Amino acid sequence: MARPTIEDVARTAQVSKSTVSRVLNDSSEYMREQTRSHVLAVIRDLGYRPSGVARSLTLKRTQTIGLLVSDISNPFYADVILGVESIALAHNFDIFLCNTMYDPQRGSRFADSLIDKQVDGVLVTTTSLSDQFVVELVSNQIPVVALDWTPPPLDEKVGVVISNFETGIAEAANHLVDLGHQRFAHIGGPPHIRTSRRKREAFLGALRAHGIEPANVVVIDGNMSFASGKAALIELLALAKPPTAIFAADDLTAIGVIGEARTRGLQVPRDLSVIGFGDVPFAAQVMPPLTTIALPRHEIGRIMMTMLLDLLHNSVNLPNTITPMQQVETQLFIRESTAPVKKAH
Amino acid sequence: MARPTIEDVARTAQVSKSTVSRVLNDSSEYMREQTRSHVLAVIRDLGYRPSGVARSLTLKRTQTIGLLVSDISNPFYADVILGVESIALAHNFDIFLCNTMYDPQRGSRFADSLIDKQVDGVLVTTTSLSDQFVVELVSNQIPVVALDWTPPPLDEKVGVVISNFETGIAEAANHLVDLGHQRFAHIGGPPHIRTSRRKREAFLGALRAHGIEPANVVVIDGNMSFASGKAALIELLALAKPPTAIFAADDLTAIGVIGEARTRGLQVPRDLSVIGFGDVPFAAQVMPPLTTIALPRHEIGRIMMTMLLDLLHNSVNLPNTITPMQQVETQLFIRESTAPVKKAH
DNA sequence: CTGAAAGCGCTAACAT
DNA sequence: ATGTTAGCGCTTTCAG
Repeated sequence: MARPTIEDVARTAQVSKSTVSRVLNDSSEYMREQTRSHVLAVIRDLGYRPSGVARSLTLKRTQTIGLLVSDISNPFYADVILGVESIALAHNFDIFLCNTMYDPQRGSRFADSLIDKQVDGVLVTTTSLSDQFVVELVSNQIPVVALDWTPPPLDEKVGVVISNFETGIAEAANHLVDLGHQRFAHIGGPPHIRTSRRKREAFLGALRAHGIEPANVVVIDGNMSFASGKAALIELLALAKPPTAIFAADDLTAIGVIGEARTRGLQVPRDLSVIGFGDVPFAAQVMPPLTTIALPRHEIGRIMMTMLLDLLHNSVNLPNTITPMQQVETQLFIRESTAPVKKAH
Repeated sequence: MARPTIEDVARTAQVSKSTVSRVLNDSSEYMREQTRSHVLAVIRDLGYRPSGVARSLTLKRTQTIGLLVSDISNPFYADVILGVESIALAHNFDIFLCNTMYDPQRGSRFADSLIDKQVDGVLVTTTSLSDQFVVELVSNQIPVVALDWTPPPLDEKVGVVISNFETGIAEAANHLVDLGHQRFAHIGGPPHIRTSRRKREAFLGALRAHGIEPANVVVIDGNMSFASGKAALIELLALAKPPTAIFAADDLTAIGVIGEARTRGLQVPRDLSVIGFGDVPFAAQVMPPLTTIALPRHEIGRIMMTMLLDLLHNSVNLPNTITPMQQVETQLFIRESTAPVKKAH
């Protein structure tokens, strides 16, 4: 037989739907204990479960958020998701996971879906090509908090958390320079991704502070994967004067570089220093353990969700002329994939 | 101003709601092209988006499924999720990701949530302690397809996909025996997990076929993580006669073992052979590349979702006396973490 | 302290 | 070819 409704409960308990609704939401404490417990009993007997859908329709609230990530198989996101989850669950929110795979097409498709499903808000940890779908979301009254994204001036309910790449990357550059390196390469993320550009600029900028001209550092576009690290290294080794130090925009890429180096007979860090970005759990497990720039992934998730909750709570439009913003720091973890440059012989 | 409703569209287009609804669902092709395009225009002008919630309420269908995984940070699941997604998206289903962290509490909490949200079906890739929440789901008319779970006899709409651990694990055992090993250890997953037990039995069984008594192989319970691999190895090395070959129920564990071995001055595979399970992408990147048992993760995801779709489609109860079941195979990938046993000196 | 009734936004007969 | 109407299951004034 079909799922019982509130009506069924009301009828068999000989009360009105309102009463049932009241015991469900413990609103109006004023109720005969007898009534309450009787209704409760009936609910249990019938195995009644309120319909979230109906509830959402009347309440105009779904207790659900959307979470956009670029690539769920990148361990970076796993922790962010965990962070989001930790605070979402505590507030009884469920999560629609949307995995864009760096594809704007998929991004809009998900945005559409989230709008249709009427999520209460969305978290965007991926900013591909266009801001289009973020705009689409907010213009449909859906609060958004985005990671590493500077919102256009005309905002509705949006918040942002910004990672301070610059300091961590500067530490990395300094470290490499201190080690005596002079020939550098950078393997970036997909170039249309905002953060790829920011990381590159940060690295080139830090190097220039040491007198190394951007024109002299080789930059290759990768795509945040083992494969792209391998491919990039092959390309770099073909150069007349290959770099002695590589900064990859992503740990996966860095690990790919290390692996490829080994298969080509190069030893990291003796022959080549490499620094990653992200400090994913594996970074410490590979051989040699990866020197990398850490981001507080879990915290990022928590902050984002918390910020969203704030946005949701202040639904009584406070003057949102200023968009909430929070910054998280990055930090270099020196392990064993970097070493002094080999003496030229 | 608030989100426009179908009513608004109808009014400003001077037609009835039904008409609008019709153009939305291109049902009834019989409609004056003029009407259709006019309505479409109004829809565009108003920026109207149908409410998925209202739609779900009347249709009793949410176009949403739940996906239960044990640990989203385990790369094993990333691919399964991708597989599920690939076919879910094509059929316009969205996914509620539920990350149980091997915690039955969280499991039931999610089950409740999924029931309330009225998902159309759920995929369970995690079977912790009790089958309780699977039962809860199906008894609420929600179709379930589960991974590596033998359903109780009295089923509603459930499907299962079973991984044939046995063959892959037997290959692994044979491989180790061929290499001359005689002292074995197994580091399992959480013991209350069904699959942990199955893997252990498979390993012990395969070994016994070679005359090695189960009593002689050390079994340690782990929890599918680097840390548990490290801890287990420490324990094993404290033994009077430490094993020379270890089969870990999970790649993360195996990688943890290798890492710990290195920090304790042991060389893998010279001093110790280790085999993992899962063949996660990292397995091939660590040093030495991990010999491991592969599962068709992506395919598992696809099969599960496909099966669910079938269940959903045959909502006109076919005699579901037999529950759909499909088996996937496992296979040993020999890489470099296994080698002939060292000669005793 | 509890009930009646309206309404949330949409679809699906059933008219016309 | 299009309009009318009756729900879908719940919450929430407003009465009593």
